[in-house]
Amino acid sequence: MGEKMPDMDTVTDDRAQVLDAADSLFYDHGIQAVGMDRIRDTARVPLKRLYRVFPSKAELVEAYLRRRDVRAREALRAHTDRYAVPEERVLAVFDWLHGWYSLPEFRGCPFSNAFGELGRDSEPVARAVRDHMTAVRDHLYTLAAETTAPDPGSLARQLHNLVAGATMLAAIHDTPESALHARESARILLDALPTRSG
Amino acid sequence: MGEKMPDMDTVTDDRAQVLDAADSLFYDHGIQAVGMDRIRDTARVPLKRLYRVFPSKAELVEAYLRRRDVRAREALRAHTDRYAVPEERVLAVFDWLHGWYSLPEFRGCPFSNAFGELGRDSEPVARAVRDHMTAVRDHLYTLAAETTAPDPGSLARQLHNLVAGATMLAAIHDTPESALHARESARILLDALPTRSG
DNA sequence: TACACATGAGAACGCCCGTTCTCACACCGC
DNA sequence: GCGGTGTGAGAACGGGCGTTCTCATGTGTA
Repeated sequence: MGEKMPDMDTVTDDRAQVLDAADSLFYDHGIQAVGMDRIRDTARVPLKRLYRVFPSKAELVEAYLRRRDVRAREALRAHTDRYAVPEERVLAVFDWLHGWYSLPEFRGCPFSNAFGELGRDSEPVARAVRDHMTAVRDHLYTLAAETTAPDPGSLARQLHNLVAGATMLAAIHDTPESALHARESARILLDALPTRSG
Repeated sequence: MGEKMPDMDTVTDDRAQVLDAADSLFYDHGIQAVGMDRIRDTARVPLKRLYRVFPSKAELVEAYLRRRDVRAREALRAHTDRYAVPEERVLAVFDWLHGWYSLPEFRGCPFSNAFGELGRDSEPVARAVRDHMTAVRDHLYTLAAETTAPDPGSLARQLHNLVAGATMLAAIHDTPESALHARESARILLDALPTRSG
């Protein structure tokens, strides 16, 4: 009876505050490099509450990745949806990437970063990363299916190769130009498709 | 005078033995996950000798990356050099990748793995990774320059995007098929080049 | 045999970090 | 005012790991 239910809004506020802190710290410095103490300091939430909301660092890491996944795909979709012509919608992916790589806070793909750090020992992390990659590929598939591509699945995977490679190289060389080269590749792939009248 | 010079051959033998052990352990389990004790056990070399040959783990990591770089480029070059026709030499890159991804011990690109783990805090690691990527791009440039590409540098960067992306996705999805899609993309890029007679 | 010296095996040190515990304190219904 | 309960701040614990140290042992030389 005496059950002390904490205020629901307080709990969700805490979750958001902790996730916000973890997000910027994990993405900026890497997951292993950021301790729970640092997250507590940034979120300005006592350790005890932190552990009540996320019972372990592993769950916090997973929540970080899941939220990144949702937000990244929302942002990408919002950008591609600004165009109507199928080929333009495909190319818009690479414009969006170029904008992302150009942000001063760009630190590479949070999913491949996490995979390189933890994917080998943490199955939940590996699964979250795979889920994200599959979801991105699915989005590319819907874009490819709008074109005249005879095999949209194949086109989607080719586009995904370009996206993944450009992101990797942009991170390593710290320059957004790989997005331009990937865009040029995509344009050539699109030009090679059968014509709509054909 | 009493200087006790250890046998030169012994030293180089030790180096090779330690590097061999570190190589398979680092690539298989990640760098942070492998301690010096484990390397000592695998190399069957006492800690003291290990530290005499590599004064710190950081130097061992760098040597690991440098040797991987040399060997990977040697292997790739050996494979592309089996072909004479410029277009075939380019496509051979992706055949080689497919063979690599198909090895049971394939664990992704050791350089992007190391970059994700340590690239943010270790400038030597970041530099070794960038050097490797630049060297690969240079190799792709020589292949691109043999074709009719009007801008070999641009073609090389587009090919590099494909290589990096295919390797990343092969690691995450644990399947070599991304090499096939990257090869198909490369073929389309080559087909789009001006004809030799033109 | 006796000494000097390098070696091997592993303990020890120092630090970091995820997680839990301590304890003084503030708030609640009576 | 008062007992009880949850809270905040930080200490403490346990384990891992890079690096160094200890010390018994082995070897070569007189």
